[in-house]
Amino acid sequence: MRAVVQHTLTRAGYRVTALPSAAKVTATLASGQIDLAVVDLNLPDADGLTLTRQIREKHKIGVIILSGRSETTDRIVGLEVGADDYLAKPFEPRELLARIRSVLRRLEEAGAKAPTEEPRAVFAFEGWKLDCSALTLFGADNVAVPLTTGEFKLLEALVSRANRVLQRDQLLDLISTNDAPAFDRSIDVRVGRLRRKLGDDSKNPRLIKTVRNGGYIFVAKVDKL
Amino acid sequence: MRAVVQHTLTRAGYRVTALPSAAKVTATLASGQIDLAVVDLNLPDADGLTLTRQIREKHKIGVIILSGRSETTDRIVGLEVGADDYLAKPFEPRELLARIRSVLRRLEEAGAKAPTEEPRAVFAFEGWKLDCSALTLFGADNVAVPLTTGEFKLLEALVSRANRVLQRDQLLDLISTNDAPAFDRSIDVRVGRLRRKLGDDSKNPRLIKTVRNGGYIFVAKVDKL
DNA sequence: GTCGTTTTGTGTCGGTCTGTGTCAGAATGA
DNA sequence: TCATTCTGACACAGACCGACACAAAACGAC
Repeated sequence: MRAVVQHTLTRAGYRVTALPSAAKVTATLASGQIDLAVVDLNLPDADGLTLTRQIREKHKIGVIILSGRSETTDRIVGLEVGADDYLAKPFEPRELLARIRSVLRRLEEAGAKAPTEEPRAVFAFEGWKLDCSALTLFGADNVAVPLTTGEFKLLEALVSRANRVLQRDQLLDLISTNDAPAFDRSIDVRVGRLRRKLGDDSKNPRLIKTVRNGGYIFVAKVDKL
Repeated sequence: MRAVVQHTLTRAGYRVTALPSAAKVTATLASGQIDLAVVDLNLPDADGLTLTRQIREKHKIGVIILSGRSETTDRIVGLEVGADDYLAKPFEPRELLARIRSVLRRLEEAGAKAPTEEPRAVFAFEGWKLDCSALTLFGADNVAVPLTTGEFKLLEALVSRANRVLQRDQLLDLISTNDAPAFDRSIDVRVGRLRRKLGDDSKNPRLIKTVRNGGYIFVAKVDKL
């Protein structure tokens, strides 16, 4: 299968690096020369879905999943961990090529549009300042408020997506490192602890509001400094 | 099919505009409020592929093709005219949702649209102010009136479509998240609770009027701030 | 490696929100 | 006027969320 894909893409004019296992992926990606990865879910040393998620967390490249399973559920899971497309085996090489072109076209347009537009690392809201590079929250008198790593990640996820409802699983994706908690309810307690440090009353919150059956939303005017 | 898609996406929290023909698409796209188009290839007045190409030439939005044809060749052609994805009928709504999320995620990362640039939607009516970003209702003296999530969603649906009769099932689509109530009567209860908080008398309402056999209508001069 | 502290996920309880059932009043039509 | 249907009001049960306690895990110091 690997040989077929490599042959097809090489024929089409792409530079291809074929790797036999997940272990060799990270080093290759670190070179920064990769635009798109075609990941087979059936790997000898790791789960393809986990690999996909790791790739998407660290690199801004396209990911297309190849899988022997064609169930709708499998496709949905694949797309939700961050794949740009999902192709079930058996497939025609021409279709893989077409999907690769589609993804790359999008990436090129994106690259031309926003060339490494790094968002500023300091947010200001309601008298607070959140320095995302220093991982620190400053209160009213520029006094640093001690925040745990988890609380900071949650606050960063909320503030950087202010005025948008974030579901619990979305927040879990944003704040969890590699091992995800089993229950969404862990988000609730984190929000509770964060609210207390922000002086936000849960019954009448001014910063982090609860959306019943929907998740949480950060409501405040946020300035990027 | 159009109704199914509209229903699915509305339930998922998206704002959906369903159009019956290609002719009405260009005007809608010109408003600049569209992020993604789901195009059926089988249109009464035009070829879906041509429409897809036209959309992609003039707008930088996502395009997903829906088609009854599942041949590889068809998929390749669809992707080559500029679609970001191609889904063959019959399909599961969940998969359409997953693919939409995938395409939108890519578009957002491209930074083509800054979420914070969205105008803060504030409606003013009869001395009240409804801040749809802060999910808050302000009373006469700019005092925040506590509103539950469900009450707020209902009020937002009514106010943003002021002076239009909204049927109960339309309101259900607009306010319910994924799990739907079985009976339309739940709307009545919500309207009743909302009326009480707005100080509206159901026997002589000034804001939310009942349309017998029709639903409800919000009658007041609404200013967008 | 061991101990102590901090962080964090899970279980449980209670309060709040929300849909459903029921009944009474109001509107509609004959 | 009467019968029928629709809507409003209220009570209640179920679901959801916040707070707290506790255990497991991570981290730091030695």
